[in-house]
Amino acid sequence: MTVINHIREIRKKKGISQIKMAEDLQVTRQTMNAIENNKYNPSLELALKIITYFDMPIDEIFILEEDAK
Amino acid sequence: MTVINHIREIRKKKGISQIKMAEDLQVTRQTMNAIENNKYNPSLELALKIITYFDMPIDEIFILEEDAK
DNA sequence: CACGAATGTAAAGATATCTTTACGTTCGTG
DNA sequence: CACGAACGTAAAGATATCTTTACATTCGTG
Repeated sequence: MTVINHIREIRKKKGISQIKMAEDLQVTRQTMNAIENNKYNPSLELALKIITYFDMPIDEIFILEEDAK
Repeated sequence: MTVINHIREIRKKKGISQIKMAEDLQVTRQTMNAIENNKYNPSLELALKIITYFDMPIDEIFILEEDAK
């Protein structure tokens, strides 16, 4: 099981930079960048901040997928 | 900002033991116990498994709260 | 070209999440 | 009482998340 996310698409659609989003969420730009590029998943706390920030249902942003075999 | 959860209440209402829930979710009993007792928050992946397991919306299980001052 | 803005990335270090092993308590029930 | 089932907890170790600092690339635009 792995989690994929659609943060980059949503962020771009809203015309927000990684920098601004990171500042708004009080994390570093590197953290947002790493999450968008699937270096790792956000913590639950950060994930909740992100869905609040985007004001979207969690399943439109984070998706739990079966691992490819 | 901290995350609180209602896992224990929901689990008990459904009549499931920590042991069974841990097995079903493929984590250790200690992990479920620690999360219920707020030793730490689950990872996003485990949180998504939990909402799927309970088949409930995330905001009825995990709540992002302001820190008490 | 020069520049600023946005993004990618890397490495070291701090802290959080999770496992493994182990021991203790409580409670129901034979 | 003896036993099993459920739960609490602790400590050591592995791995994941996040910060700080730093450098590099890409792209638009004066």
